[in-house]
Amino acid sequence: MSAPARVPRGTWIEHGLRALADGGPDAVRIEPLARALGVTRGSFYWHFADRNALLQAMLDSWERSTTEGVIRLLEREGGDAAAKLRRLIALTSRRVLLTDLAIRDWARRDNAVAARLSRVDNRRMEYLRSLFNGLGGDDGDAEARALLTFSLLVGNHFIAAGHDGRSRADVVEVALRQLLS
Amino acid sequence: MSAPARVPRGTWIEHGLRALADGGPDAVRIEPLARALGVTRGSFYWHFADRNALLQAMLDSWERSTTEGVIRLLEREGGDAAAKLRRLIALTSRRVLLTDLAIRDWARRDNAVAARLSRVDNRRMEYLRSLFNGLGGDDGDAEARALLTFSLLVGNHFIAAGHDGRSRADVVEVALRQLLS
Amino acid sequence: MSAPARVPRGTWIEHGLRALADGGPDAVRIEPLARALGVTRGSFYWHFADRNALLQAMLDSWERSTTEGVIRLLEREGGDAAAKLRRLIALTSRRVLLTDLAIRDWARRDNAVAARLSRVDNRRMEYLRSLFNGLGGDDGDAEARALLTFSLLVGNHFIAAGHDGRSRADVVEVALRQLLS
Amino acid sequence: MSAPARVPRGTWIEHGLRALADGGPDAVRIEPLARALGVTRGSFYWHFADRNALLQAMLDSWERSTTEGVIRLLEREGGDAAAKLRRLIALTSRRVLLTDLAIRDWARRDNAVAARLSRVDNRRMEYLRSLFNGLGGDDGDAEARALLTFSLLVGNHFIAAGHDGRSRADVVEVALRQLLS
DNA sequence: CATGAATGAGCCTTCATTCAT
DNA sequence: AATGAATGAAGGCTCATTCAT
Repeated sequence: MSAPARVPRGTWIEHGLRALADGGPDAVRIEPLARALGVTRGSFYWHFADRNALLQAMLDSWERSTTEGVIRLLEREGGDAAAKLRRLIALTSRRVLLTDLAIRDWARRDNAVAARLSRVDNRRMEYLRSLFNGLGGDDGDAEARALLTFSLLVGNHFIAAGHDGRSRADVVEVALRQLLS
Repeated sequence: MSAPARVPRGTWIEHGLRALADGGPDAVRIEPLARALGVTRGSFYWHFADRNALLQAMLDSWERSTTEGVIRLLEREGGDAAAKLRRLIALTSRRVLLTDLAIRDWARRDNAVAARLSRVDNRRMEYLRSLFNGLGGDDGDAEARALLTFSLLVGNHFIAAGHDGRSRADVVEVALRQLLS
Repeated sequence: MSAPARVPRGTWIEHGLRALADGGPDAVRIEPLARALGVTRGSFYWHFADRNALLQAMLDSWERSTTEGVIRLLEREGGDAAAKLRRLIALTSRRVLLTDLAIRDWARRDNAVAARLSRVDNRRMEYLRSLFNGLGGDDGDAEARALLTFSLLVGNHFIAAGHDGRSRADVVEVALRQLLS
Repeated sequence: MSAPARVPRGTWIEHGLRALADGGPDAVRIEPLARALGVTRGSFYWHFADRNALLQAMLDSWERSTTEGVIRLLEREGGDAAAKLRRLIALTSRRVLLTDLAIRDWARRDNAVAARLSRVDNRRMEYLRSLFNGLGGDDGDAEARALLTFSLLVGNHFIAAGHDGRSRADVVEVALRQLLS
């Protein structure tokens, strides 16, 4: 009837990450994934030893793409620190952030995930620090700004409040200017 | 054999919130809760119509205690805006924040929870805004600082990176001073 | 708020019979009955030793009212056999029949109920037989007519078919005339 | 340890109908069925989406076999109307009738079942009507006889009374002769 | 006459996993 | 690379029943 439904390993990982972003690690369930992909549970076990193997593969994929991948993109187009920061905010799409948040949440309950997240966050902070270091002020200042920027990046998608008539984008822009001044 | 342990409604809510903080909404399961409380599954249904009724009661309790409750505490001891902010950071304990984060995560998948969270975040931003409004600068500045503070509050417990030899507390203190200057 | 909700024994029996008529013996459940009566499960056990005691009381009540009760009513108004039969059909209301059918159904799975039903049906056949015996024809004829009448009484509410434009009442009236001729 | 017993879909339906005949729809429970079939609860869900899907499949099976199936059987052997009616009475075995009665009972509480039953009863009445139409008398007579026959068919297994020394079969035979005269 | 709070059994359902084909 | 058919664990829900008050 429909296409033969040969589902390669990568597709399971993609759909797994989507499920993770949408519903957290508990929502990464083989049965629903299989149903969504139009194959039976059993076929999953051709690609992965068990559910945990899928989760690990998902984390591998996320870790690779979310550090070096992003940094390469930002550096490729050049510009000053301010330009790069604005591009970073723009680049942090809803989907990327949802995955990120889900993993952050997950890390609170799983030490191995926490270790990966720590690796990733350190790589990101290192990059932010390098941006602020060129702007004058002492090292402590640069570190504080890097943390505030990172917090803003997360908080921006995370905080549910409105701003008294201002748009979130405007408030974020003012905040960025404060950080860069 | 021994007298059946009477478990009041509030205890279910407390333990439910603990489970929520530890493992997200999916981890709020009646069977394990009952086991932990030393009663049987069935007795749960004396106090709550079903699992969802417990979840709602948990959210009610969280909503009440986490807005007016906290603000009352901060105002009771007085001091200037800086003092109150420092106390707010100190007050945001690990347990409180874990519950908060879990609900933030949950809100992404459940509209009713998102609505509650929005109510709560707005009440909190309103309070932060009122603190910064007394410090000079225009309204836009105050709003940006309020958002940065809120982001910091969340990011502080959320970001897994280290700081090149500095302690997180030190970096946060420098960031706070920047926000208040 | 509402009335004090003192529920006498008879009310449980009444509501039990209604539940039986509506959903069979499995639908006679204490919890829903209690909810419907606005009292708690526990109060049931003041009146009855257990669920089975209620079922027995319900059967007692049905047995008493459905034989001598009906016959007394039919005889009180007199008339010939035809008149009494027509009144019997009219008297066999939907509610009465639903209870009757539920008990018939129940009897198939429970010997004690079957024994009661047998007692009741025999008492009813005995009465029908006495009506037809006065109409001429031999005893075998009377017996066959009594069985057909009884079958009709049951089948009338039991058979879901239509009659090609005729009303059920008309078809039943023709059938009755055939039986009486 | 032994090879898991493979239970095809049809077997679940058969056993489901048996349970229905014995105890009504409430007695069609997956756990006991599974136990009786020597498999685990879970395997049921390979064949059916849920309990309701089994109930529907049972009704489908009953509807198909109980109308056209029976009529084909009666017509195959030919003979006059009287012969066919006698064979119909003989064919209406205890097991068939128990299923039928259980469904009749069920129909009183479930509209979808009532609709099916109505379809089935109409198909059966249509057949009975066609038998009596060849025997003379007007259409109204034929309709009344068809209803009496159908009632007798049901009442025969349904009425718990004895017949004063006569056997039920004898009484039924006299009744049939009255209907055919 | 009844409430409040349990226990325990029984069932429905969802999954991860296994394994023969 | 995947299907078909299971197992078994886990959890949600509904009740009959018990018992102290």
